[in-house]
Amino acid sequence: MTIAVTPKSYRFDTADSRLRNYIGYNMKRAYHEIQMELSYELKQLGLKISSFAALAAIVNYPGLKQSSLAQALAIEQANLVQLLDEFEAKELVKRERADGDRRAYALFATDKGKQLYQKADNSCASLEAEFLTGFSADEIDKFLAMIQKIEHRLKRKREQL
Amino acid sequence: MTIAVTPKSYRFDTADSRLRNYIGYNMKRAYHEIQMELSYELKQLGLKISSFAALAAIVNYPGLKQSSLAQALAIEQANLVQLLDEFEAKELVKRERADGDRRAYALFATDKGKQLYQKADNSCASLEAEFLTGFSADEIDKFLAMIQKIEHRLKRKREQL
DNA sequence: AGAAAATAGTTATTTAATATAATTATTTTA
DNA sequence: TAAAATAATTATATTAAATAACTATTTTCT
Repeated sequence: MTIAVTPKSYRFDTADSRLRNYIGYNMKRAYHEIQMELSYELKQLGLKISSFAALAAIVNYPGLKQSSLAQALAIEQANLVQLLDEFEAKELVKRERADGDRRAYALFATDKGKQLYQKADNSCASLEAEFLTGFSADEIDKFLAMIQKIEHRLKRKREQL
Repeated sequence: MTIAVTPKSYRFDTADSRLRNYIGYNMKRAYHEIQMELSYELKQLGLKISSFAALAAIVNYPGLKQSSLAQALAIEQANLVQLLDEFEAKELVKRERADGDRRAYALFATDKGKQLYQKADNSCASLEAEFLTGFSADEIDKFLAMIQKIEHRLKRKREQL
């Protein structure tokens, strides 16, 4: 088992330098930075990262049911309810009875919801473009493939218990 | 501005497929899986991810002060206090008055603390080795360099405000 | 058909992580 | 030496995320 070491010019010798060998730790720290910046930008549109993710799914998958949405985003159904209540209050999304199953709701974004999504998605895309400046499409592809493979392996491991 | 698309055999068409183009979203999802698994393993040693990180820093940087520790881990000093109280109660770490500054404490891991750290670090390392199986040292290096660069850019951006 | 189990959504509650504000003691700055 | 800054602490607030219990409806099983 080898440990990858990457001495980079912009890294200092801080107390966490041992932890910096871990992908997991670096992921936590990097995601924290993304979160800070993206939260700030989405807040100006009245959204949080979690609500942006939900809105994106609803806009792109019209008729989606709440349970499918929760599963796709790996969040609890229960935590979706008030988020959707807020969306309805702001007239971004409407719940319609799903045909064929009177327990379920089908979710649809309103025009207002679609427009807000477009704005938020633009913010998101330009932030990504900003912090990815200088990386080639190939590097980005490799990075995405690797991170998705890691997620997939761990998910498999957890589910097979 | 190009958007990277990575159709992988283990990805399905779920409601978040639009979000999957974002590095940030994939990072969140992957880190969540790491968190679930690592939390479970560390719990058996009486540690959380945050306390493991603190212990690691204290073991590897004897004499570290609380404020430096908080800064290195990007957490609040205030949230460190009870964590250190617990460490002292379990006799994993001791606070000693720092010489030259009677406001500050220098932190030292006890033998018991060092041993626990070794165990926890082994868990951590073998989990990483497990989910990194099959990737070359070069791929891992590239991945780490890229994720650290992203973090660094965003940190710079945030600090310069 | 009818009972039992599972599912969709909701409500209320809890847990845990993280952030903020105010306080004391000490050190640094001007 | 007075004022400002720093180290640690305490208490509190905010937030995200998980859990449990409930109603209505649908599916499964014999």
